[in-house]
Amino acid sequence: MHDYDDDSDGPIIFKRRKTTATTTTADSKHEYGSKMTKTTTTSDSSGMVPPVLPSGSNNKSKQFSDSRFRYIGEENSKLMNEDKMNLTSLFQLRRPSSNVDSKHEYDSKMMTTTTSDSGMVVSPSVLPSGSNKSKQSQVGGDSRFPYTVEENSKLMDEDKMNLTSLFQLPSSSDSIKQVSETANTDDQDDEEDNLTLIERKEKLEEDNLTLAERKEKLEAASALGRISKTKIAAKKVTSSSLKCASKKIIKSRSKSTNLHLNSGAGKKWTTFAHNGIVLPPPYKPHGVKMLYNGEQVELTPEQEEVATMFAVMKDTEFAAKPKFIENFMNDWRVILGKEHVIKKFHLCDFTPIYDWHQNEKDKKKQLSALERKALKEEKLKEDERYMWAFVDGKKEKVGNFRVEPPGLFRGRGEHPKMGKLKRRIRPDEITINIGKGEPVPECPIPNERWKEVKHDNTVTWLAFWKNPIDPKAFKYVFLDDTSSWKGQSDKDKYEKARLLKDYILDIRANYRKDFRNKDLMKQQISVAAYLIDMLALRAGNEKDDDEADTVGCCTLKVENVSLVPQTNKLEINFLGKDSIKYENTVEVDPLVYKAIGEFKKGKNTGEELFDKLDTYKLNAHLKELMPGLTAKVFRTYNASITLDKLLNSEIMNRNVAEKVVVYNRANKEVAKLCNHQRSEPKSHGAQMLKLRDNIVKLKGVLDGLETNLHRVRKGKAPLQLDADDGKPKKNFTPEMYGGLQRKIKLTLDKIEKTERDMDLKKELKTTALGTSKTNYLDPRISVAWCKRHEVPIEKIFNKSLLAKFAWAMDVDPSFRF
DNA sequence: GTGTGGACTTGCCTTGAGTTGA
DNA sequence: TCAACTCAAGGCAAGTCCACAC
Repeated sequence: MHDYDDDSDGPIIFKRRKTTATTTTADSKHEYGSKMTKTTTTSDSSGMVPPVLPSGSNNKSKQFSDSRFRYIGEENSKLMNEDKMNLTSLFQLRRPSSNVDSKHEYDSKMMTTTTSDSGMVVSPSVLPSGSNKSKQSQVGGDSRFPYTVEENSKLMDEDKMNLTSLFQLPSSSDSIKQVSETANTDDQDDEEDNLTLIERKEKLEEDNLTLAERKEKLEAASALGRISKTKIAAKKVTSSSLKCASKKIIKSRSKSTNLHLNSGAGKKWTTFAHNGIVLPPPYKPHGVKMLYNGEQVELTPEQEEVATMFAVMKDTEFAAKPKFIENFMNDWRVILGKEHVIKKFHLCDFTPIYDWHQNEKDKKKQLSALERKALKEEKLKEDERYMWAFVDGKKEKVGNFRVEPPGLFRGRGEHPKMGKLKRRIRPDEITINIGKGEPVPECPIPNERWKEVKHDNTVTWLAFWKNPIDPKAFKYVFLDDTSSWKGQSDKDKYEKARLLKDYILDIRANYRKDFRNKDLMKQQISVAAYLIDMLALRAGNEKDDDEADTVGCCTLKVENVSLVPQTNKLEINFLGKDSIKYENTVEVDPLVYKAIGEFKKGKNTGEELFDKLDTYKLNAHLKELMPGLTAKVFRTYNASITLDKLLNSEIMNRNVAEKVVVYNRANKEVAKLCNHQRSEPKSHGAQMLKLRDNIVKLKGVLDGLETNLHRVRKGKAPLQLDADDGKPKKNFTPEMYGGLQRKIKLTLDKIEKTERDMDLKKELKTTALGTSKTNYLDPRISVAWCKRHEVPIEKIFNKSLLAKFAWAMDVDPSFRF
């Protein structure tokens, strides 16, 4: 089977990514990929090696795979070319909605970032080795002591049960006492350090600055001529002094916080029981005949199943993408067989199946509430058995225990495999992991068996199978986010990010001194670390050619970063994870600007900017600076510290709704920093119109009320009917006056709230807040803030997040990241 | 030093349940 | 009551990073 280039008859010429030839050998006899035996991609590859036809097989899955290779090479090529010629007229390509209209959004973003992100140019006061813990990091110090797995497990269980009762404000005297105790501890720490108080204060301040504040600092520092001084100081930081500092900090931290730096390794459980997983139900043929060249065609259930997969996607953007259609047709033809009448896509009419599907959906919608409830309960009853696992005797919720049903692969962006058949997973492809001696879940399909049953207590998965789309990858069944394992892992992640706070000054000094390093690899590491720290970029692992063409920091291409002439600004533009566009113009350290210019020299479009670098080398370097430090820790650190800082403004005189707006705005800043985008909701325009209408109506009401108030003040009867009883008011009374005032106040509040909702909706049109809240923001920051400002935590966290972050609910109100 | 398998985390989108308003 | 709207949960794609083999 071939993949085809859009514009040529021949196979795709693969772009060079890795200089060495890569050989993939799948080991499962059931894998579609394994039928290819070996796929070799070399720098001069002219395409994929055609698959080697499998030898005869006799089980069902094998027959399925065998039949897929009836069309090979030229035959397929010819058919696809014919299809392609007809595609243009059939479909109009649309851009993914996430990218549509993004220009306007990004313009405003660029402006914001340009003026806020360049604070990194300022070198903070450089500290001698063995820097101390920050004062703020000590506040609420108790919450930083992780428990043993057993203790934590018990505690988290209790947390979940007492979620509401735990969320209580302690008395202010408690907080004061704690702060005072913390201050005493810091005084002792001060004596151990060689820093002056001013230097310590500066460090603390720098440490906790948001990117915007760093920018302000830069400006102030430039004015005072401090930059050169601090840069000179930065040079004095040597690698060895850093290592000493690291050792000292980690030693003191380990002693005082019992931090589980390697809690991810080793034995994870002693006993582990569960009921396995749920396989999708077998396909039920509907018998609706699609049309080919205007005629009804006969399809076997297997053929009909795949036709239906496409038909139900008729309304989606995928169904209009040539690559999607090409891949779908390639895989469907294999199932149709060489002799089947269906050959060309443009002659296929899936409408009858689509209509049938819509009808089924409508039928489902028309069910009564009672019928729906009954169905839901029935489903819950069936699922209940699989929803729970027992880890060391503790009942834990299982995450997604369902094996993915067959379907067409919906890759994101311009994924080369979009539209490929994601075939049904059989039990003999699934490995189960369960405690030794526990009853092994029965295979749900008679006469079939699991591929393997393991008792591996160093991992946390319940089951896994190979990804049918990418045989090098796997699909896992894990415990739910609310489980102790996930909770502990989350806590460890945030503790590591908080630890970075103690190292960040030294690390920044370290990478700055390497901006001019003669060793090109070291220089590239320093510039990459700077960008990751400053812009919260992802690491950027190498990718294969059969994945979407996206990049991260280490894989940035020459064309992704441009130098804005006569400035120290970089224009950065690339497709990141999930093919989300990253666009930013940002001022950088002049040395970084210069270094990037050097890295680009002599390279062509498509070549890597950091050619001496990969994520392994970068992370290896980072680990020398702080134990366990990797590129992604910077993202967590910068997201959390930004939220912490932005929430630290005085908002005591505001009501709860206004405080929530303050929180959402802070959350939004983090989402922008991390480039968390979403496609514009389909109903956004309508929603905005509606809110605008409401405001106009409310303002009309307000005018009327104010007129009446004015009349009543002068002793005249109100003009309009009173909405309360519908009767005209002939005489005014003092109560009427008070009532009007109350209504005016209420209307003003409503207008204010609607305007606020509108502003927020507009601001968040294409910004996704949920991702940062779920993955990057230490929940203790939010919980403590809620406690300090008497905001119900339910206003900030939904039910899922409350359960996921149960471990953070008892944090002290004085907690700061 | 490099590639790869493996185990996890991160992140956007779709679905469908719940809510609102006519 | 029902249609329209809203938003959380779940699904699953796509990242990161580590260990290990060569």
